[in-house]
Amino acid sequence: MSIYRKKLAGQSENTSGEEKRAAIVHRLKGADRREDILNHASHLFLTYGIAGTSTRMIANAVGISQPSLYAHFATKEALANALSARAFSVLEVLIGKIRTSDIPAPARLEALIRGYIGFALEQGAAYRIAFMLEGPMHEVESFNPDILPGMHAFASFRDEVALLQQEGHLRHGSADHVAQSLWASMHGLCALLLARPDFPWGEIPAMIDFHVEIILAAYQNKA
Amino acid sequence: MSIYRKKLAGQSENTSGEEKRAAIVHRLKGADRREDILNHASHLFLTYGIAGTSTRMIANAVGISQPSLYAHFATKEALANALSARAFSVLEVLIGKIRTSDIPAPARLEALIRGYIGFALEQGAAYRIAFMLEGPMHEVESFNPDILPGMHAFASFRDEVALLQQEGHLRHGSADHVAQSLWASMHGLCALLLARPDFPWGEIPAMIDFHVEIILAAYQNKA
DNA sequence: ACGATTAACCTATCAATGATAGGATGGCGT
DNA sequence: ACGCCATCCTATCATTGATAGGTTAATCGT
Repeated sequence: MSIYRKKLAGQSENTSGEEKRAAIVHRLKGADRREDILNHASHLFLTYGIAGTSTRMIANAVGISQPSLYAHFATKEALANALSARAFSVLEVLIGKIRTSDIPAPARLEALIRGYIGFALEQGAAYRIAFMLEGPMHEVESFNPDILPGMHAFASFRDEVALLQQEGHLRHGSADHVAQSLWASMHGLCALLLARPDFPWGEIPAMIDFHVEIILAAYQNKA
Repeated sequence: MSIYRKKLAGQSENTSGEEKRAAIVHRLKGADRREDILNHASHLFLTYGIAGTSTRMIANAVGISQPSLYAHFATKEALANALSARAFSVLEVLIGKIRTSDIPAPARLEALIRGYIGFALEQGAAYRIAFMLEGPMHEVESFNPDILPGMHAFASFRDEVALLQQEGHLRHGSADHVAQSLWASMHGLCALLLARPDFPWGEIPAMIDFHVEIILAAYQNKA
């Protein structure tokens, strides 16, 4: 046989008929296939959650066998981390763009905050992986390099905070403290909205606006 | 045989020799056994994380067979939820105590905030379950009653916010918005500290103090 | 054009997991 | 003393993440 044939069965479990693919499978170069996997995994993670997405579902969606995933990612966790890393590169770029834009300093802070929140809510799956996933709590070991893009994004954010402080637009104090506290305030909102979408929030956009206003007032320089 | 005998093997995986128990198993009444399970599960979840703790590890620690767990909890998730519910009853009591204490109104807000943060960091596992765990993101269904204690605790918090507003100690605006925003600010700090204990936070107590100060200044009435 | 190398992919299988089925045990009320 | 039934067990299931080892197809040097 010169071309692979797959059973069209699929172990169901999914009601959306999204995972069945063509019976004829094409080979892809490593990097392309990797992107392919990431794209499908991103969608599935977002829809069913990470724990709720099996490697077989991913493989099925991509149109390859389940073990083939392991040619590209050592573990399922590594796949999730890679996904997070890819998304956070986008955030880093976003922050960089705002930083180098011609938005005047005071409004730049608001743009950063709104950019951050918007990113978190849009890239919910990636955001969860980077900042909300449960990890071993008493193991120090790793500092996973896949999560570094998130750290880079934060570092860029912190640098902007320091800059705004120097320009007199942000309250004084340790730039680390200010950046971490600011980060926590933004993160809290995003994390709650992502973790408890079923909570009776009321009008979410209005709530976000309110929170952003409070944050701006709290951290802006009152001198 | 009049009494159960267990193999002392244990599938290892755990280096701490905590899970091996006496070879002779005593029967307990339902409620006691349930508490027993919750206590051991709490410890294991906190140590190895929820996904990293198998039902067999829990059963082993308790000293019963793995299927016996299912006499008390329908699923592993139900067990986790029950754990969370139990912990949040404590938070609700804590908030209630602060509310009815003789702490003067302005300081009461700070006491609430510090109480909340302290609770979250101490009861990390329960806190994760209630507010940080990944759930199906596009399923509306449940509104799990096991999570209600967390909601009750928040409701009590919200009521106090409304009260402080009426007494003129908190900024005006929708009590829901203020409470949710305040909640988000507190949660952000707790969530990040719990999710990323390996992040270079610097002096954590100082960071917490800084954040609390900012929050207080942000939400207190400036009239 | 052609054989050899290697990347890409497969089927078969593993141990561990959450969960179920169905039987044994033993304390408690009558 | 005896039967009930909560308590707990062993055996087993389907599914999961992951590995072993073979097969196909594209590429590259000659």
